[in-house]
Amino acid sequence: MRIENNIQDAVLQAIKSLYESEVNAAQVQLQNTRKDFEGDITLVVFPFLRLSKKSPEITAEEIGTFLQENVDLVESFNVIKGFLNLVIDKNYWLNILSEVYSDENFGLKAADENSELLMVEYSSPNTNKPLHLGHIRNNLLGFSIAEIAKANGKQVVKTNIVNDRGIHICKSMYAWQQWGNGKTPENSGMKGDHLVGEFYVEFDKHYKAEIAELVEKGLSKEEAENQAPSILAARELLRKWEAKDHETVELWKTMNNWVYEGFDVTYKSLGVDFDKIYYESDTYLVGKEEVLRGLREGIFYQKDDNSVWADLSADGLDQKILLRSDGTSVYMTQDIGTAKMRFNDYTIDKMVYVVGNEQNYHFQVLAQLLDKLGFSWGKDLYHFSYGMVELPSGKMKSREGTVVDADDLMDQMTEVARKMSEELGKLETLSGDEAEKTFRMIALGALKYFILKVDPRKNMMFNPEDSIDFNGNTGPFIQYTYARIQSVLRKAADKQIAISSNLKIDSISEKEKELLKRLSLFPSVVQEAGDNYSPAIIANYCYELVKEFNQFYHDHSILGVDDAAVMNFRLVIATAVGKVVKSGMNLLGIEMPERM
RNA sequence: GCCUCGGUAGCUCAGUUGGAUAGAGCAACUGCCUUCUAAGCAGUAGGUCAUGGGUUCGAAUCCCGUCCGGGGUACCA
Repeated sequence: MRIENNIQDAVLQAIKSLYESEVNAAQVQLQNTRKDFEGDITLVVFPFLRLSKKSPEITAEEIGTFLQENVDLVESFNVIKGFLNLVIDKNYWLNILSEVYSDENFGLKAADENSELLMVEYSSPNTNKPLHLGHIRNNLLGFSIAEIAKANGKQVVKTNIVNDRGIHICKSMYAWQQWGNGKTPENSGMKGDHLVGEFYVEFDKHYKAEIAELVEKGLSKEEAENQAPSILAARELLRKWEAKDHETVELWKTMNNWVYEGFDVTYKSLGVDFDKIYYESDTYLVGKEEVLRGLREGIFYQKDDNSVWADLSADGLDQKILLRSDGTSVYMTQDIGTAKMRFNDYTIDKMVYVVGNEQNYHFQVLAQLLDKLGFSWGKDLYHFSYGMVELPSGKMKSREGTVVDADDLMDQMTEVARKMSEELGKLETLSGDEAEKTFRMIALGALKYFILKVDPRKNMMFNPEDSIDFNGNTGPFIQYTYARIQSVLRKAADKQIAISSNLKIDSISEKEKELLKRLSLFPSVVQEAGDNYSPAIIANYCYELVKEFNQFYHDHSILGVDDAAVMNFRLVIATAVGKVVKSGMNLLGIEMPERM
């Protein structure tokens, strides 16, 4: 049982017996004792002063005495100002250590068929360009949130909605028709998504030039943007596509398949996966039907030009277009259809959309629209809104080619990891393949940790020059600590030292106790990360834990102590830390190397 | 204009439902490898928590104003 609960109950009793008052549990504020003071758990007594009508010191003294007498595990206490510091019996911490050591799934809850089902949508790429750093943040967050939800005992379905149709892909298609000269992944050796992306950039180049030319001739910017030949051609392709024009559809299929092959490689490198993939080309018609149903039922309205709109002004929002005047659908249309199909396919308790904060308004509107269309779950959808990744040069723009490409970045970081290993003279005993795998693991560990340690809601800065770090508060630092632990355990095994969960220790050092306390927090950290959809909480916990371990490792010899019981104790600590770190990092999708 | 999110050390970021002297890493400087992996450990230096008020035993945290920045704002996604 968690000791916090015991103490909380005891404090309630103390208040009752000492001051004849009732307080609710929320007023019992327990926190970890700051390192500068003696004690393990601290009670803040200020909230009780109005009941005791005594000074903070005396109140704390009285409650402390009560707790020491009534709670077995409270060994002693001290009072500093309004803070009551409790010293907990060391056996409590030792028991937790045994538990961590013995429980394969310490801190993790398993789902059963009755568990809440969470569907997490993430990635959701457009098929007109390769993935970049912004997508990496999305993918890592989505994957990690899903894993954390699983660890909290939820059933999870990871899903991806591929935005495979629309004006964006028509732009790449048109550019390829015009200037492609039959270029394919096969005949060019280029990765498919990169090839298609090249033509997206190409389109924009021509489009911009045409606009400039038209403006030169006296058109307004807006007129020029709507009359440039390229954009007219792309729109015509979109119209033909929706009309199922054979040639257009074939080109679309071909180019999308190039992209999918490319994406598969990137997803695999990133280590993310999906249980169910939806394609916008399948869902947009369902959405269209829903919109038309809404129109028939008077939920939406139509303008003279045939465009269909929703009036959300009564809900504090605005007018929203749902079908264009030419009958084609917009982004919102397909999102309605996708939502409907998903809820037909699964019994979803909670739908989570991992999408950037630039679309906050979109999801507010989507929730309202689904609600109006009669879907009871509409209002409950959760938009996991994360911040953008910025570069020192500013915002990334695919059209202008100012992006950090996902594939390139992973390759570059692998190179840095390789160079670093060579300089340090590490991994020389490993085979080429194993070393290569480890370089990759370290590179991905650095990248993933760098991104996931940051509060997801905030924008973050990525400087390609110096964000690639392997020392300090980084993924490789954590991996390194793990590898060190495994090294010690291997040596112990070589020496035929058996490790036992039976801990008989006379005293525990400060550093050891800190580690045990830190380990005991893991279950609540997992839960907090789940409640808040925050991988960053896991990341920061793991960092604190291994930092603590490295201090312990520095100050205490594990295999060099004479006392067998102490050696066993320290081996159990090392094993437990290794397990929890691996478990925590696994929730972030970061692998731990046995050696590095 | 309106809506919304943010501003913590030179840089990148933590900071639990308001709690003790605001913490890490990087960069700079100084120590520690014949001993379990130095991708490590220890130390020095670095702060008006954007700013002005307010709430209270107590505010980086809650409320109001101001300044600065990001995002959104009816036929892009």
